[in-house]
Amino acid sequence: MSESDNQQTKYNPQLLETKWQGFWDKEQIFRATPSPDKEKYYVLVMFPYPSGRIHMGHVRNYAIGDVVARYQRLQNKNVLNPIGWDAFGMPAENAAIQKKSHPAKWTYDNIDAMRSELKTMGLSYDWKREFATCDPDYAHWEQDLFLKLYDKNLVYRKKALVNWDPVDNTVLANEQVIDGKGWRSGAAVVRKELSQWFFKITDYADELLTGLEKLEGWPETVKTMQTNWIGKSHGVEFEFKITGHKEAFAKEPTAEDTTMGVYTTRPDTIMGVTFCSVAAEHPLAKLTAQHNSEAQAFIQSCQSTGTSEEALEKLEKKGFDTGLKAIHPFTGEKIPVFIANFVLMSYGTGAVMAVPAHDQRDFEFAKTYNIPIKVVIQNDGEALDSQTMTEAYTGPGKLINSAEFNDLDNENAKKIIAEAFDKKGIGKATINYRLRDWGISRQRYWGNPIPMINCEKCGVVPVPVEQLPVTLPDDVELTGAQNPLVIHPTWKLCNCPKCGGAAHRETDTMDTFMESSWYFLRYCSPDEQNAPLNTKEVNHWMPVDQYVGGIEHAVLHLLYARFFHKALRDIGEVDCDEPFINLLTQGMVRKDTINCPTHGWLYPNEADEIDGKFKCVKCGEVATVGRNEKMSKSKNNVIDPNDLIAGYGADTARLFMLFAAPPDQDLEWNESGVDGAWRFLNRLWRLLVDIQERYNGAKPATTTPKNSALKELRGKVHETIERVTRDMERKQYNTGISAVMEMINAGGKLLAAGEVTKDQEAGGVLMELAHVAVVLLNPYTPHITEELWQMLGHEEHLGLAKWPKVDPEALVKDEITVVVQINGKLRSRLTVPANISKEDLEKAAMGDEKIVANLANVTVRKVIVIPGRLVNIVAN
RNA sequence: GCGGGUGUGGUGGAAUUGGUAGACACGCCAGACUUAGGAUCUGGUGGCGUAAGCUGUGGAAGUUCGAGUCUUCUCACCCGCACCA
Repeated sequence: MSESDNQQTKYNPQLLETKWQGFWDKEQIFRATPSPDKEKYYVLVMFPYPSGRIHMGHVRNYAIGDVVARYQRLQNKNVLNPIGWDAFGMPAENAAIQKKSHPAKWTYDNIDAMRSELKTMGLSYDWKREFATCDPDYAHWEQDLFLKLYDKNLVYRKKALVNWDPVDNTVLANEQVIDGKGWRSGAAVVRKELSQWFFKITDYADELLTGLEKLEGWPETVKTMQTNWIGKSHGVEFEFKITGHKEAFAKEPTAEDTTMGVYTTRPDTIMGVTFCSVAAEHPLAKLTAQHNSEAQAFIQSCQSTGTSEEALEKLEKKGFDTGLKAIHPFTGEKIPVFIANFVLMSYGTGAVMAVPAHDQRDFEFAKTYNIPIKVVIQNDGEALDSQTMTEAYTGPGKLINSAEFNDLDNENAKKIIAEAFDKKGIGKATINYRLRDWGISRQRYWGNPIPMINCEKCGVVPVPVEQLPVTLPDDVELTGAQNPLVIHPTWKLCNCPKCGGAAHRETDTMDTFMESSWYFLRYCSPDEQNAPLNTKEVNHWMPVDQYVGGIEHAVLHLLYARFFHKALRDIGEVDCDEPFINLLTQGMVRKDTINCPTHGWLYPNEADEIDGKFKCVKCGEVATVGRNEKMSKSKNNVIDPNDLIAGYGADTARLFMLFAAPPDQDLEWNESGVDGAWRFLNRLWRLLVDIQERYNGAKPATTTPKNSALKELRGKVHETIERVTRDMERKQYNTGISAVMEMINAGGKLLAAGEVTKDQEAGGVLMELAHVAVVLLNPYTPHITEELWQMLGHEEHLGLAKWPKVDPEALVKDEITVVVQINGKLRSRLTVPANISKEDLEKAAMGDEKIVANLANVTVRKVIVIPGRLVNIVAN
């Protein structure tokens, strides 16, 4: 063989990956158009925020999505596999402030950079459908949808308590508040009441909950998280009459001051109520504050309390006696009303009936303020003493000290007492949700403007649809101190569409979760110019058959998107009830962190490994290995995907990602694992080149030869088809790959043995193996398989091939190995004909010399024969 | 506190769902070969033992002819939510 031939037959990923990416691009191989002949399949990966560079999390996410897409294509489905950019958001503004440029320029530059990075991965996207959510077009139709939902009464404005950062002058989302401080400014966040726009997600609370039951293709964990987040509870809502205004404030009450609504899930404990508590923001608390400066001070101290976990855990139960009295609806007893720092205004009515004997918080509170504790539930034969008990009893039991309700089982009592409330006309059974309406107002520049106008005369007026889109002004100076839309000299000035008078625009922009709530719909008809969606095309492609993304979006994005989809269904934009049929949440990519005492967190290439210990390359000191954590810039434990792809090629990068762990599990980064993937692809390459050279022109076998080695190998090939297909369906890609590895190893072994190489039948079986290997591996490693397919003599590209079918005849075995156990312990193995009868198998086992020896001094009690598997002899 | 999950060799991970524990890969050991390559090939590799064998899936008990798999208890770690009345 000449020098140049040798060069050609060497696996060169850089060369052939460029070649095939160019081919796919030029021939528009992955362009998706609706087709009546083929079943549609919509695969979707969560679109990236254009931060500037792709990271390993992206590589994993998109590699998984691409396996699904390519596998479904080989199954002859019409696959839609789109990609785009989640392009609004705060990082663009922060970068713009730092670099004194414009968020749009920063964002589009990043998109260009990341697009070319993604293209080196060889992903089978329909790039013609690509868009960025900050494109005027997308923003336009989002505003249009906002107004349509406003017309449907699903959008409203109200005053709400928000996390306010007093330094940055903006509202912060809950997740942007870290330990009670603004994530950027570090200033203590205060709670402030502001006018905010809301989506009525609570209208859909019940459907969002019940809909989860039908989502069989979703991980249980995600469904549980959403269930908890929605937080449905059954209880009773009723009113206390309030008195004592004269005694407390020397003032007559107004009508609304004389009642107080409460919500309880424990109506069975009604007779144990010994006080009430209200939130600091409750009207009765405000009323008290008007007359009492101490109450005012107490309320203020409640509002400055941090919202972090830690702060809450340490927080003492504190209260302030309003002096007002609530009248117990059943006993008529007058009980005190406290303002309490642990009562939430945002849940239920902001006021609670307190039962210290049966609620731990109330118990602690009662102990602090010397309030009586009244036991009303206890187990039979177990007496609870309010004087000596050290914690609330929250378990089940029978009612005591409860007048007419005594001796009722407490679960039963919940119903009976709820009915009693209803009969008295003072309360009713209610369902409550933890879920709150979705506040979408953000005091930020780089977001989609809320298309509303405030007119002094007419109030809130929607921007007329023909005036859409409301676009962001370009001439702004970003300082981070204030929303540039507010301080812009002219942008917010406009005329009221109703009265024509001077008015001003809403200066808040939408939460960026808005964009991700309908991008999967827009992908179906990205070029539609006259409406947000082309419903015919949307209904062709929707719902998404397989969604792939990070578990971190389990609640927020996936709940918002489900809600928004249902809202759009109700205004006729789409037919299906749920947007995502199957959900795969991939695990994180993790790596050890390395810390140098003087230089802090080190990048992997800043530490030399010597005998398992690390030394800092800058100072030579011994660096310590920290926790194995999610790859993150802050810990420097990152590997740049570009380096990996440039060095080994995209196929190796993809193969490693998919082989190292099942998709839903965390994946530990390990350099030698990459080498393993690389070596396998080289082995594959060499084997197939070898087969092609030896058997050039041979047709892949369609029947099984008699030769036992070839028969066995062909059995292996078809067993591999079976295994890989099953693993594709259950999305366990690591085991699917290992099955192909086994097949390649078996093929290599047979060739190396040399016995059958000249055999014509051998050519058929090995050629079949080569073809099967290429097709089975194509979803994982598309470039090398395309090249090998061509080398095997195909003129049509691999995308037009079909997923191989199992030949049942090939799986039939002449002989099988059966295990013989004595008392469950492995004692011998037998090679027997595959079709052996139960009786003959038992006979063979009992006659085996190892078994005979083992049974010498014992009596056989029972023999269990499982055909095809084992014989277990029970003896003693 | 509530909810969910995971515990298997030196490492990542398999195990057709109750039937040979450790597939495949990394690493390691021994050897071969060479165009010294990111090599490649062959053999070995859970632990103890020279061996026959014993033992082994976080721990304890149970069901079963048979348990990594089912049941109960328990320990450890991870994730989510968290004063939700």
